Amino acid sequence: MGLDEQHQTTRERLLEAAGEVFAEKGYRDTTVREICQQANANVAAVNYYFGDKQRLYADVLRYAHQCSGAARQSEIAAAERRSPEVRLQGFVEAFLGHIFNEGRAAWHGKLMAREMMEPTQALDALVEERVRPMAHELESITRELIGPEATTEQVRLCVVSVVGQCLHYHHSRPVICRLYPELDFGARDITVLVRHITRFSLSAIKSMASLSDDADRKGGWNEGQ
Amino acid sequence: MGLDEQHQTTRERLLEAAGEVFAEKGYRDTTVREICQQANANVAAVNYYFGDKQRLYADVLRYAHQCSGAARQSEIAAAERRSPEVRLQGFVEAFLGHIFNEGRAAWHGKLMAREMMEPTQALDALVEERVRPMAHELESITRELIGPEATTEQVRLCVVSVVGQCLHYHHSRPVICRLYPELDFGARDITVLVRHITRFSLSAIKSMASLSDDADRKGGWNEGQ
DNA sequence: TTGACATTCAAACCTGTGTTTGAAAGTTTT
DNA sequence: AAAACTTTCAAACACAGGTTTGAATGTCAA
Repeated sequence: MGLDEQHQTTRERLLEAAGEVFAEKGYRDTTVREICQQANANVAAVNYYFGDKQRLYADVLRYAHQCSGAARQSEIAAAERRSPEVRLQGFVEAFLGHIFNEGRAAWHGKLMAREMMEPTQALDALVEERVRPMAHELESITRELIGPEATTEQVRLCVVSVVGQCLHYHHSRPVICRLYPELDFGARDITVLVRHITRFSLSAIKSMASLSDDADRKGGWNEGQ
Repeated sequence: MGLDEQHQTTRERLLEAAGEVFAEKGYRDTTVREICQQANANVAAVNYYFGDKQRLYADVLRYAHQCSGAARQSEIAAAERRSPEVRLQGFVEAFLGHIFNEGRAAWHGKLMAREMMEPTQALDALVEERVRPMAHELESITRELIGPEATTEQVRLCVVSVVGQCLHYHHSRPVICRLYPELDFGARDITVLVRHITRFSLSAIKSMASLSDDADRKGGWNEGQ
């Protein structure tokens, strides 16, 4: 089976290398040559095994999703029996883990974050297959926290606010590192961040219920308030 | 004065075109040819008037800052006499305005947002000269809202949370458009967004005071709480 | 008016990137 | 063992993007 192993080795080496570099640099800034160098393969190998760079990227997205798929199923199942508070913390923790963790399991989160900043042809499918389910989960949590008077717009704005906080640590990391170096968290240090974002968001979301009945009718707080 | 006008016209046309395209596409995805096309100038004009693309970019950043500079001074001065609530709203409104507005005055905000996602050599200076003063303003607001027991870490985490919400609408716009089309705001529609982010953030920040004394000591809420 | 200087221009240059090509080498099938 | 198929490889190709070059044109100063 020497042939088969050799066959899998080059293709798999390319997948591995590409997963890592795409996750780190995004599609645009990743060169085929760099992937091949890291995979110890000839530059034409990408075309031989995957057809072109774009299809390699698509295969990497698929592969990365597989690597993270099993873990997500158990997370979602476990979350359904929890309070919305714990579910929110779980969501934030998983989200940030995908951004800060190292290794194959974290590629998917990083690739998604990258794709959001620099969309390729893969964005549409990614939104429908990956982002929307996550958004639904967070919507569910948000509705439960606000209560039955929650409007769709409220829920969605809150979802975006929670996700925006998390993604900010990915998208603007070079700035945050310069501005507040102590906020440059590694994978082992995200508990502080998880706690903050969860708490910040919980307070805000829970206040939506009381505000809907009260200050919303009065048009919000004013300077004189 | 035909020479002087013609001289200014080409150079200024380049600055204008570059301001617009850089703000829209960022440094990397902007080509010298596209700038020159829009400016109705020869492709070598960038090198003639600015030396190279990078220096053109640096000049655009400087110019954009001038265009937004006067407006910012009056905003800051006015804000000092206001409550932290109004100041926060003003901050969010200005921030989002810079992202969604059209025209030269908005270049600076867009260029900064772009630079955060895709850092160039200009990032260090930009953080020190532009981002940090804005962060200080938001820190000041946050400290006033939390009160004297506010820790530096708390304040900074809150600053990042507020800014992250705003920037999310810039950085991940293609995703938000697909996920929640009704949240794709134009310049005339940001009042909903300003109100939401302000409210969300105010509630969260104000809850930091009570949480510091209480739940923080108990290690936060648990499932059984 | 001529010379000096400034501006504009098209073409060439250089480098980088993804892809193609065809030969060589390796492996499997007949 | 030969033919068929697969994999690998280096070089070439095609194109994009920033920069350089030198001539032509325009403007200003002597």
